[in-house]
Amino acid sequence: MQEDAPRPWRDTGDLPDPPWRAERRPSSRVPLTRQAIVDAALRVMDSEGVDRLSMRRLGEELGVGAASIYWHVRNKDELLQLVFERIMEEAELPPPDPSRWQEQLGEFAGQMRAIFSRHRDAARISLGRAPTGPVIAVFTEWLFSLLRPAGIPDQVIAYLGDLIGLYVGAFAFEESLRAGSPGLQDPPPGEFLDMVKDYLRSLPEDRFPHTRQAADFLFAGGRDDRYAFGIDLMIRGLKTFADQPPR
Amino acid sequence: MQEDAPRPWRDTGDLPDPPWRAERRPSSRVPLTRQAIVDAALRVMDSEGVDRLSMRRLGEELGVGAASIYWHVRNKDELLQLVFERIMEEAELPPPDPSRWQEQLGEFAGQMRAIFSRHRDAARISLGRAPTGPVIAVFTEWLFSLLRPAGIPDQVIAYLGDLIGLYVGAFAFEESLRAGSPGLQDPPPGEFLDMVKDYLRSLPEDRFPHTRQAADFLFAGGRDDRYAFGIDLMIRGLKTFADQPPR
DNA sequence: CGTGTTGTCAAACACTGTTCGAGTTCTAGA
DNA sequence: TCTAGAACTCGAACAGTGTTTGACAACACG
Repeated sequence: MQEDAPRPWRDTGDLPDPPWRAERRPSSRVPLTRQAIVDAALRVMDSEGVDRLSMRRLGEELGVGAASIYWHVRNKDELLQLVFERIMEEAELPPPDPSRWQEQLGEFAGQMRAIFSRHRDAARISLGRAPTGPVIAVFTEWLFSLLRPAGIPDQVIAYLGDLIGLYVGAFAFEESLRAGSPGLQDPPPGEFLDMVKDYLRSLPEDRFPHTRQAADFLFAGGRDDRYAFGIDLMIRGLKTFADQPPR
Repeated sequence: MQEDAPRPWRDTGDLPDPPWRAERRPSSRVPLTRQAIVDAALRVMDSEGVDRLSMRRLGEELGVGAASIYWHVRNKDELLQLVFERIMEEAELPPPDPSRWQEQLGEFAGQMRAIFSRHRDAARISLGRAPTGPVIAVFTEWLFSLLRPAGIPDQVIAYLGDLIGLYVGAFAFEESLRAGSPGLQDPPPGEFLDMVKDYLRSLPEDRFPHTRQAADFLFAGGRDDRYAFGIDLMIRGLKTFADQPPR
């Protein structure tokens, strides 16, 4: 714990961009910059959804032709990567306190979830992506300084970072899929669930004794509970690593 | 039909048409059914990838116009749901043996992974989908009869089913994203990883002491190891539920 | 002044999922 | 056997998509 360094964890402003993502031309001031493009893209995505975020729509938002964007950005995928990293920067990591690693890990997961629900379709662009900019360095450092003193092996921490990202992203992805296509299933969601539940209860008792009884459990609990369960299960698993005899 | 009446000259029913006047629809073609459509879709998806599975391509595979498919299937999404359930049916569950629940759970996860790697892009259509047919009943029953005797609470089992599906799907999803877009990143994957690793090592030592040391761990291990880690972590977490005092 | 570099953009390309209306083939009933 | 309607097919069209190209303008520097 450094007491005199007030630098927040998320402040990455003075870190250099990695070489593979330097701006093609660091010109001084121009109306159209990567910064402005990413801003606009995020704006469109948050207000109209990622499905409506086309290069033409983005050009319109910027008062510019669609083709112009391609001078600043290699292709749409690179643009989405930039938007993704911008979003990840919103995470505010508290100073790591290893004695409270379980709570802090839970809070971190909660914060990730909050970010994804703040930006409606962020999850749709998150899967298969990992931050490659300064953000990944900050996250990694935070995770290691939280879990290493807790006695968790390095390799486990490393894998865990991936795993949490995957879980958080996938969970939010599913959510945004369901929300994003209203009226896709004919019956409204609740009614549909009831139909499935009835189906499960109507199964032959001799071959599906457990399922009939467990139908209620299957559909119990809200999204938040399910999310928390996944995180909790991971933390419980992690604890078994921490409790390991030293060495 | 009169069998003994002299056949009129114009009755050529049993003669084959000359090639220049062949029937537009050769009788050899299978009739268009949902079954056949799903088969063809899976065939195209496995051999050319889901990106190339367009309605036009599918029509071509079936020797049929794209529009015809819409008579049998509401839209592409419904078609993909059918393909997904077909794939899920490939899982073969061993008779549950609660005394070996940890191994069997691991084997189940392995089998899911095998299915997803057998069908290259299956994961791309799996997220946000759950089987709604008989498959879900079989899976549920298997899981409960495996874990209930092990002392794991019903609600935990119920959530776990979801969680495993999410994890397996998401993991395979990421994999197929990476494999599906070759040459999307300019440097080949390995080289790109090296660049990231170098970047992490070049960070200022005072602010990123752990990250610099842990760079190797971050990129160590293959996909299989990472997958197994996630499953292992879940099982470890589950065990803490099983070891719970009986009430 | 000329000569590049930086930046913009309309038009075009090759796609996509889906709809429509017209046309065909099949089938059951009178 | 004849016929009305259901079952089924399909070319053309629609409104989109990401991306490329080549022409054109603004600006910098020697």
